Amino acid sequence: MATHAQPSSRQDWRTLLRAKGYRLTPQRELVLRAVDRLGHATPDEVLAAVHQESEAVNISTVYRTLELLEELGLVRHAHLHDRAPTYHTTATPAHVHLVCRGCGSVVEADPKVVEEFTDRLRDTHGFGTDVGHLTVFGTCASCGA
Amino acid sequence: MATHAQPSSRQDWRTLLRAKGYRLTPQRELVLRAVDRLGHATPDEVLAAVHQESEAVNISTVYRTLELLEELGLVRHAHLHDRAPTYHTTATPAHVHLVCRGCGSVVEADPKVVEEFTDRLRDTHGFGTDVGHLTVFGTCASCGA
DNA sequence: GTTAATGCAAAAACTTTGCAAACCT
DNA sequence: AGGTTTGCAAAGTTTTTGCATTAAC
Repeated sequence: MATHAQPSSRQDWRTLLRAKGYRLTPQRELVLRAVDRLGHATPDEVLAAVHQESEAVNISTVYRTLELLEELGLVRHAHLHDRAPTYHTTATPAHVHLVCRGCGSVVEADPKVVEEFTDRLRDTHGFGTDVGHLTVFGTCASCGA
Repeated sequence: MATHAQPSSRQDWRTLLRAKGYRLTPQRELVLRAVDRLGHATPDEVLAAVHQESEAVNISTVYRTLELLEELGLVRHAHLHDRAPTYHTTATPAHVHLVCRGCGSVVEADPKVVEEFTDRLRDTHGFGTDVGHLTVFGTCASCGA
C-alpha cells in the first residue's frame, strides 16, 4: 500500500493520466523523465535538466506537472535541505534519506534499517510511518560523528 | 552533547548573549518567549504571537532573531509541513516529531523510541543521527493506519 | 471540434538586505 | 559615547495564478 506499482512505459503513463481525464504531453514526459534521472531534484533543477535535453518547458509548467505527478503517485517530495523541496521518482523502492549536515551529502538507506523503529512507533503511538518520506539529519562517517 | 543546558531566566539569556557580544533586547525576549510558548511555530506565527502580547516587532527582526537564537542553540527548526520551517525551543529535551498527513497533528515522541534505530544507523552507515531534527511523516492512530 | 495544458506575464508569498535612527551597555 | 539592533522600505527568491493561445484527444 505504501509502494505503488509503477508504470514504466509511455503507454502506461498515458493510461494512468487518461483515467483521470488528463493528457499525456511532451512536457509531462520530459519532467517525469528528468525526475527519474536526477534522483532528487528541486523544481529548479528539474527545469535545468529538461532544458539540457533541448526542449524548453516553462517553470510554471514544471511546478504544475510535479504537483500532478505527485497526485498520481509517480513522484514524491521530501525536504532534504532548508531551501526547496526535492522530488524523486516512486519507481525505485522507498528509501530512507540520510542527510549530512557537514557536507550535505545524501545517502539512501534500506528501509529495513528502520523496520524495528517503525514497528515500535506503531506499537507505542499507533503511528503508521511513511518510510518513503523519512529524512534523517545528522553527520556522515567522513564528517566524523 | 545533543542536549543543551538551557538558560531559563532573563539573566541567563543576557549572559549567553553578551558572551558573544550580543545584547538583550525586548524584541529578543519576546521572540524567545513566543517560541517557547507556541511549541512549533513559523516565523509568521511567532510574529502574530508577539503582536498579541501587545508589543510590536518587525517581521525582519523576527527572522534575524530566530537565526540568532538558533546560532546560540536556544531554538531549532524543523520542516513539519510543506510551507515554512517551524521553530521550537531547545529548553525541552530533544524529541522526535511525528507528523500526521491526514490531520496535520504533530506528536512528540520520546527519543528512546529511536535509540535502536540510531544505533543501527551508526553501525551500518557510520551515521550520527541528530535526533532533535528527526521528523517522521505518516498516519496517526485516529486517522487510521 | 472540445476541452485540457502551455506559455507568458503579473501577482503573491516568503525571506533577505541596506541604511538611518534608536537603543543597550 | 560607541557599537549593536531595530524598523522601514526596497529588492531577491520562490511559487502561484489568470488568461489567451496551442495542442491532445
